[in-house]
Amino acid sequence: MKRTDLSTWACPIARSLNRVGEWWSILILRDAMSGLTRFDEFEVSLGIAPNMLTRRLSDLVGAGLLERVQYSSKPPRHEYMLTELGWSFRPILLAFVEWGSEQLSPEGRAIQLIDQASGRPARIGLVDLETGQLITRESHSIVPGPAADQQIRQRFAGRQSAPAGNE
Amino acid sequence: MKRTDLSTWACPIARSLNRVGEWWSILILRDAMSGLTRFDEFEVSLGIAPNMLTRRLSDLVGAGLLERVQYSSKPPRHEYMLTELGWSFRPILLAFVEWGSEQLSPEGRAIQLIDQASGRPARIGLVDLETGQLITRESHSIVPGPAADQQIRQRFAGRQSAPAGNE
DNA sequence: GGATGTAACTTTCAAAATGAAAGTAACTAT
DNA sequence: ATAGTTACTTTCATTTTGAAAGTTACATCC
Repeated sequence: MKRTDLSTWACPIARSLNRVGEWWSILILRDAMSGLTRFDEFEVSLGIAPNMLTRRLSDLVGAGLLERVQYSSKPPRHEYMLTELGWSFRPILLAFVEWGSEQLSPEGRAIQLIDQASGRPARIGLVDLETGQLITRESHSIVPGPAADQQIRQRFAGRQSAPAGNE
Repeated sequence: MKRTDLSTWACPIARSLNRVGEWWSILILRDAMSGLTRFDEFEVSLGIAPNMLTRRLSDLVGAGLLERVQYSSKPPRHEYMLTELGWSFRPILLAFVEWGSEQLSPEGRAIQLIDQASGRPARIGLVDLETGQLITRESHSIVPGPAADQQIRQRFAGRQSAPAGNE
């Protein structure tokens, strides 16, 4: 009756959720990327109970997304800094911002991405890094990669591509 | 002691997590986008207990991401189809694929995105839809939008931008 | 036509996670 | 000496997750 362990799955989505799939994790990362580093800052910002915050911060440190750094020794004090891995999570966060703003915020945008150079609002989208083309349901498909395991290969056997509508 | 209700938060990330933040939801959406529609298909694919699957599917239907459609009436049978809102979640899923593949899969890619036209592997990234420029930590920042509430405005007061390192 | 099979669940109940409240430790400031 | 700050830990109730078994409504095989 343990929680299902996703760490052994080959699927990159499952692997991701294994690290940040807990209830508060993504919100903590959001705050970390907006500059918060201290226990109390997260606590106030999120309205999370301190015991929960302790657990989530420890998990994120264990997952390698945050680092616990001492910034004072006289009174021993620590802060939580994003690691490189932590920062690399940012595109997912921005994808959430885009979806939540576009699809779930009928009253308008609560936050906005702006281009540093022009200062103008930026809307984001996924593109093919090589061709520069926008990724759409029709233009791309998902196939097994070189490190696909048995289960993933089976999942795609006899199927053309991911967004198969009716077969 | 109820689970914190994120639905009233103005933050688009919190709004998103309110819909898909549950343990299995994103994995179910993954399967739905790879063509699965039936209860048993999800059950086998995920190894999820049927009672959990019932709850998650119901929640996703309630959240407007899936639709429960009857495909047979003699024996009443239903399938779960992605709605437009459900399909609009796809960029987030792809962002997870990219992160999970790039950062959490040292053994290589288990799945791969390919360009439909060329058939070649595609790597994805976030771009500014207007300028076509890749979104980086340095090139863009997050600011309050028109529908920002008090809390969000406060969060940004006295701060330049989101990825502020040290202040 | 009785037995078995299939799809889609529901029920029951134990274990684990979440959350509220209060308490603790090590200082610092007044 | 008293109060305040930061960063927690402990305790315990409520919720959620998960395993196993049972249910409903048919379809098919012999």
